[in-house]
Amino acid sequence: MVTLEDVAKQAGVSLATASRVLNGSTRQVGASLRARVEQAAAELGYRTNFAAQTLARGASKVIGIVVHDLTDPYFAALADGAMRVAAEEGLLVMVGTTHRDPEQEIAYVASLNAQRVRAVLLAGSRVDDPHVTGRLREELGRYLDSGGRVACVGQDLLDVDTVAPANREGAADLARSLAALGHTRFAVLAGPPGLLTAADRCAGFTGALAELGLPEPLVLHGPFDRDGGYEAAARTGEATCVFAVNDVMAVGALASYRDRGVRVPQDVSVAGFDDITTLRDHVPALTTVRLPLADMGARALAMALDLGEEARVERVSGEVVMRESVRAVEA
Amino acid sequence: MVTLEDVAKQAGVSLATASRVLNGSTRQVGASLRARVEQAAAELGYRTNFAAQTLARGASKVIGIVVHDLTDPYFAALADGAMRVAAEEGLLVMVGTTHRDPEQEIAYVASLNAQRVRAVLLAGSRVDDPHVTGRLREELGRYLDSGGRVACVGQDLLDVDTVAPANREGAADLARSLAALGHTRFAVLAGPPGLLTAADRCAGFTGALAELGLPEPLVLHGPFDRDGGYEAAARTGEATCVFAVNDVMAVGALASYRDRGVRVPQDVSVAGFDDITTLRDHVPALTTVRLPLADMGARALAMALDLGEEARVERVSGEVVMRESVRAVEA
DNA sequence: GCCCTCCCGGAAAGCGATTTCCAGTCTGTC
DNA sequence: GACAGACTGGAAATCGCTTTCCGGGAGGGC
Repeated sequence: MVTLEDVAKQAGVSLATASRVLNGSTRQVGASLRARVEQAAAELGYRTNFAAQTLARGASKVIGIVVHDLTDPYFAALADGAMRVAAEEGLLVMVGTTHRDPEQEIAYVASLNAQRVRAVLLAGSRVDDPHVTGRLREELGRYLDSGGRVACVGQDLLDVDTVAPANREGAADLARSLAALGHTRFAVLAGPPGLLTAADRCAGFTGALAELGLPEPLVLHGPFDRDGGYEAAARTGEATCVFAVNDVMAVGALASYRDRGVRVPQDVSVAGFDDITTLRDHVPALTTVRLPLADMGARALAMALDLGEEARVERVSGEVVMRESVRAVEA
Repeated sequence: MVTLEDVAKQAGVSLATASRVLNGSTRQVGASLRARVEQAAAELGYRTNFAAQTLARGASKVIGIVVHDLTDPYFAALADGAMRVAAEEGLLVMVGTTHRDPEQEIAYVASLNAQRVRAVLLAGSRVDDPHVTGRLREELGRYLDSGGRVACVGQDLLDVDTVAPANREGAADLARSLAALGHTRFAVLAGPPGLLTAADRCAGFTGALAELGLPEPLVLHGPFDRDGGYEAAARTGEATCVFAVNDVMAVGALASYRDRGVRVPQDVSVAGFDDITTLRDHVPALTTVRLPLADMGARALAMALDLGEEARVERVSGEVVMRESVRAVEA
């Protein structure tokens, strides 16, 4: 391994000078020495040892992103957005996938802290469990105390910079749009009871129906993924309109109906939430609430990077997108 | 920031003892001291500084994965498979996305080298450009010389451990299956001319047709992504059967036909390659060549981690999966 | 009872950078 | 021509941890 010392020796300069030339500094180095150092570095194929640099500088060029599942287009889009701004800032990205295990999430924060990463981005819904949340906050606190930066996409309950999608309002808007088509018997594929994103969307939807004086929807719990949607869709009974609290569940529901010969939208209308990119080519096209996912990832990271004392919360609103998976109730 | 020294002081032991207790070592530490150290660490909330550890040990607990695009299900699946084995081994993962820019790929390898990561996984097709490949090899050589491990998913032309999908053979099998349905006028959505994965699949397909004495297919070049497939599909002319060299292009092609009122499979048959998971719910179901993507990612990383002198090449064969997007030619 | 081993704890030398001082050289001004 | 001030180069301390080496105490075999 060729070290800075080797380069300095080869160039006939001191370690300090070599460091200033190759790894930047506020100080200037004369043109001739600079050239000698650069040439020596090129000849020997020198590469900075980031670990040493991080140790000496006390700050690294790495950020961390923690997501539930990279193969879920929702998280892929968030991560992609964040990675774009990381690349612009010349930062490297560590990605951790928790597969929805909160313990894993805590473990990742600890690891990222140990890496002294510059910022941590927590994507993915919080769960409604004070004990888990408490331990996560504790771990984050340790990291924040040592100068770390944290941003979160989702619920605002960690006292850190947060990009918070308007889950309640988006779901309520959707409910009103669907009710306007004449539907009265609704079902909600509501995901797991403890998952806050799921709960908020379900509550927003249900609340809006109540305000309109419509009957309560049938609320069906289940996993937050495609298969969860598939299974829950088998239990929607007499409902004429089904709201899945995220798109991947909605896609599962559509598959379920297709397999059972239930026509969408003729027999039942279906809507989702998120507007993941894979919907673009889905048949039938899914009605949903669009969130600017890549943007949200990018903004969250930008907030974390942009120093500032206060924990800020940026609300992101969703936009109802009507597509062919819903239709008006026959008169 | 609480350091190991703080812990040692609080526990009334030496730095060496504290290190042995908290960060592992071949040496034993007596039970009473061990307990004192552990308690002190817990009280102070000590977290190992990985940068310091990496520097001292000369080896890190991080691996790097370089992909083209995380939002592409193909790469997401590969990365997910690799991340699973990384998690099992207690390794952290750095992910770099190049967005198909070979310069970026080289830059990432350099950065990962600087990080002294334990292994690097290069996913994504090589390009047919000796200059770029040469520079990448040079950078990889530097990394390998300093004890790094590299594995590659794709073409075997970097002299490193490689998981090589049987692109030619898979495409040839597919061609034979499609020809058996009576098709004679084929088109290939062939992706960019210089991309080896695309070129191999196209060559395998074309070669098999030639062996069968069938006319040459219409070869249409374009980008390797969904939109590339969409656009190229507009130019397939009289072909009754279209092979897109990957699934995302095939999905784009299906969208193009749908938008133009061309029925699949009645008017034209369409097939892809990879069997990405999002196909599961696609309508019409796409005929394709299945690759075990997550497995491939996992095996590539396993190879890289499993020490050994020789660069091994593991061939992975694809399996033709016939689905409703193709049908026999009317008699 | 003695000697040899084995074990465990601690002191100290790295790992490869950064950065603070200090010293020497130039410039420019009066 | 002398002196302040601005730059540039280098020596050395430092970042936090690992690990070698050394020393002392305990245990076992004869």
